[in-house]
Amino acid sequence: MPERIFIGVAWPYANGPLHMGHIAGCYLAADIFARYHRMKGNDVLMVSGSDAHGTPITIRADQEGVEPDVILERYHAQFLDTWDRLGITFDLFTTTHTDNHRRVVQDIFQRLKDLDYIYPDTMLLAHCAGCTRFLPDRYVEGVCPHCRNERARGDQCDNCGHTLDPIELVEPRCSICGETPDFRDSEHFFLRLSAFEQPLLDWIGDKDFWRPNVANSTRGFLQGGLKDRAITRDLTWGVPLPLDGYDEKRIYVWFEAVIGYLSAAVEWAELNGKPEAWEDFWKGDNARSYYFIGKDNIPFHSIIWPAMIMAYGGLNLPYDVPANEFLSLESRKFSTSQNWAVWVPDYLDRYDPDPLRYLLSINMPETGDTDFSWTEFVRRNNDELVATYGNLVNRVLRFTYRNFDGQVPVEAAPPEDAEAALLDSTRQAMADVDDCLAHTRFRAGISRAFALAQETNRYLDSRAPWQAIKTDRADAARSLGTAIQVLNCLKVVLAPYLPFTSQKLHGFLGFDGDVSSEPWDFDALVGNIKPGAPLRNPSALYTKLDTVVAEQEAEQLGVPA
RNA sequence: GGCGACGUAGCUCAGAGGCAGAGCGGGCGCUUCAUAAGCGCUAGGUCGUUGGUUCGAAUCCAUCCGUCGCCA
Repeated sequence: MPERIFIGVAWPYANGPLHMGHIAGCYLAADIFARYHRMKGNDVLMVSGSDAHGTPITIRADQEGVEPDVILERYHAQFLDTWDRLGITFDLFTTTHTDNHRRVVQDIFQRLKDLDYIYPDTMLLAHCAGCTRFLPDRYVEGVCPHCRNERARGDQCDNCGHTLDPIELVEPRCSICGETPDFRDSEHFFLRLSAFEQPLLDWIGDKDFWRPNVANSTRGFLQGGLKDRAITRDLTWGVPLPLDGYDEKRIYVWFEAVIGYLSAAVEWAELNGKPEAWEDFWKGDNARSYYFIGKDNIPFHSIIWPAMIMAYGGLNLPYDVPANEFLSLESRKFSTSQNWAVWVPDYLDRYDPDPLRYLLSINMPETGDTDFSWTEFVRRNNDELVATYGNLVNRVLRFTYRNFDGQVPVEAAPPEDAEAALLDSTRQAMADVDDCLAHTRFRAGISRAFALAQETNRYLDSRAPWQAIKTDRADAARSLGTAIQVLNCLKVVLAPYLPFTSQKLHGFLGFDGDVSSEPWDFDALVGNIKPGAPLRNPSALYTKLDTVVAEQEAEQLGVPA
């Protein structure tokens, strides 16, 4: 029976383009995992969407003098285009600004309130008389009480890094109109997180297969004790409360956005004409939920969202939260404001998707932060992708195509130890990559696949079909035929990582159809290579990049856009 | 300030008590089917610092230095 794999991926704020840090943080890993499970014959539902609410979007909208949904639609469209070009295969990438999402959020809010897991209380908030409204934390500016920086914001001081409460600011002022806000009581709703401290500790107790960084930081967070948190704000952009008399309030984005995982599954089911189908992925032992996120998001997915699911009842808790650490860029952290970033749409305008997928796979920040540099990108492309793998494909297929009438060689000499060893190794590599992917060890998986490519290069050198063909055509037929069988397996194990070039190789090997429909099965794949079957004239899978590319790209970093 | 990580070869990173590793780059050689690609051999490191535990520490503990993140 196929397993049901639900894959939730972090929801990007729709207030700017995606950079490579986002891809390395969660999207690539999630996609590799989804593609792998689909090839294994499991049912996969991978969802995410644009986070439409939250102050970053309203701030950007204010800056541009447009409504927030203009910003949302612009970047949401760009995200969809990016996924398409980079090969990130969501089953649904929606937004949190849909009627469906609002209904699901309001249902959860209402039920948790009925169960007394959500309760009203008052809190002191900044109110601006000039704007006649309560101010989001970020909209209050003033002098930082720690470092005396005069331009500290109500949520944080950018100068000294302290996080702040607006009421701590000296000489607070409204960042919109400049008036001095007063602080007044406002009624808000709170999530009773404190009730879930022990249930969460019990739940996480047996998660010994979680990545250490995720498990440790979750336990640390829980040991610090859980406090109830406000889940509403005085805003007009966001999901309204399902209650009368709260028209000026909205459900706070951290509570509402994670519900997107559920609402997206519901939306997906409706779009597919099977309104109940989401339950297959959310209920029962045969369904497992994975949440791919960056490490900054860990507590929301290992604590808050599980607490909300526990409170609601009847839905599956996360099975695993394989959070990645961070990617740095030329040894510095990504910074949108300083334009210290490689924007994914820009990358895709200039280069192919698979080289980036390769680099971010082999250097994925799985266990610790890793670094992206353009020098490294060019080097890995030229010395590993092109030289080891692309060249292996090219040397085998081109030589075969020219010398064996464009067909899989026939009348090969009987296999000997060398062939048995290489094919055994191929079978083992398929099992190893399988195991790595099943356990979200993406870097180890692609390394293993490339080790097989190297081994195949060694095999070819030992058999030297370019020599053999002069005296013993059957000998050359044997070694090339064997190498082709290995390529047929490599295209499969690499397909989750390098889907575009695997598809191309699939075609070179004479097959039509989608490489992702190929079986992850050594014997079946070997059996599919039939002597005399037509091959197609191969072209290069990857192209070498000039090293000046690295210099030129690096020079553009940090230049104001 | 509190918490959590990270620091290993020129570069990017594995390893987590038992002889310091891989890929790439460097040097030497072989090869020529292939995108000057492939294969073999080789050099190189006091495993950030200082102490401690241990028969034995890159690994465990403490300290300091540096980097990063989260929280206040």
